[in-house]
Amino acid sequence: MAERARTYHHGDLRASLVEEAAAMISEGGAASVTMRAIGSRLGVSRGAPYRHFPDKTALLVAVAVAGFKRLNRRLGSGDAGASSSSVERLRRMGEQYVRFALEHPAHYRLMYGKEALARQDQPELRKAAGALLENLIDVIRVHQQRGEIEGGDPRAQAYVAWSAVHGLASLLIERQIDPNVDVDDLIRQTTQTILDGMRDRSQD
Amino acid sequence: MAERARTYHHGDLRASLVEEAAAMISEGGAASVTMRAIGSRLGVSRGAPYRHFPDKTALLVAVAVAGFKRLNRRLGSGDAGASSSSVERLRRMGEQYVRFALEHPAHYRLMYGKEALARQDQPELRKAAGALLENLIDVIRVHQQRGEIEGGDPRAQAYVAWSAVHGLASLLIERQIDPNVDVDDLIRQTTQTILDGMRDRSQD
DNA sequence: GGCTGTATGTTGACGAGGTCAACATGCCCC
DNA sequence: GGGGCATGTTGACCTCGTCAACATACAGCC
Repeated sequence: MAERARTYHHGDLRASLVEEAAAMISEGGAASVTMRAIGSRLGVSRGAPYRHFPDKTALLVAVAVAGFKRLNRRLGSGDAGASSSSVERLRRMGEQYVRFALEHPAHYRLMYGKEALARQDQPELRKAAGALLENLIDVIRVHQQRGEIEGGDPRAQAYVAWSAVHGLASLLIERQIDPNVDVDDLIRQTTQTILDGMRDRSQD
Repeated sequence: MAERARTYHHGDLRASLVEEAAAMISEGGAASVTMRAIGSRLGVSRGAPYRHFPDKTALLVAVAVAGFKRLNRRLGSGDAGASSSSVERLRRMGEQYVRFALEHPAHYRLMYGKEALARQDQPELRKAAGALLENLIDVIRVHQQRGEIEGGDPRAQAYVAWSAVHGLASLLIERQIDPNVDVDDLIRQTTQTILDGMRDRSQD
């Protein structure tokens, strides 16, 4: 952790704010993040954050962007076993996606649904989410070329796949799914169903 | 509209509060709903709502529940053409689901992601969302018996289908999907992919 | 090394909003 | 027609986001 002073008074307060806000979100949900509390936890005053972010929303956007980058990195790291047979890589991506959401529910929630209107015009956030989509499209394209899935518009297929995992993650996070259901099985079945649905049916 | 006095001073303030809150959510998002504003719009004081709801969250829960009921009714209304061939009914349900979300984005957002922690222990909300699930399970069961989709656990399949449409609805609402994409096509492709994935593969 | 300007951080104040307690009032039932 | 509870009102308090005025530290220049 980069904790020693790097630049001015505090030493990279901006980064600390994002980090601390993320931590607070994990601990007590987005609602527990107040400019006063975060400042206090970092030993600065309530006004300090305003030297780095125009308002609270901007700070949260930064946190959300950081979340997308983390998620992206995690999904990409599966590339190590990219050579594995068939569409295994796609399935693993879906699995990792949902797992990320389950491990960081509040953070994940922030990345999507939070105060969307105000946030959606944030170019950084769009870019971060867009990167996720592009990666997914690339992987889908590869599998299309291998003939493992249907050869339609990869972007549309990416949206379908993204919808499925995001929906599952969302429902799980919001506790809309019976706790007795085996989550692993459900994740598997979801990714499997999508992949089956996308499998090349031109052979039928 | 039941607008004349029915019971006490105001005449069914409780119902009016829910109705008005829903209207405000549609107009200006959930953030625009304040106890003061809603009271003002109904010609009562800021304290009046507290005679009907312990706090603001409870009011919002009531609004969310009303949303689930509306959505449920809409999905069920497709029963008219239930005799239509094949899995057409399931596809139509998915379509109606997403359409509802697009027509009432803020309301839909409230039904799910909002202040989940505080809300998830609300039995009414659970019940309303649960009813949605049960209906879906019933329909799936019917199609299983007709041999149109795979014969696994209908509950798990319902979750998969729900995830897909909820995810798509959510991404659309949060503007995570390229506006140039044809929404109708995307909805169709999503439901189709899920149905294909659920189609009985025992014949393979 | 000392000076000056800007990047940072602090504090006081304001307004919005949720909520509670004390108080007021209407309505039903006996 | 009066009592009592259901409703509604008001004043007050606290939290929170935010801004403006003020304070200070660090950097670079001489």
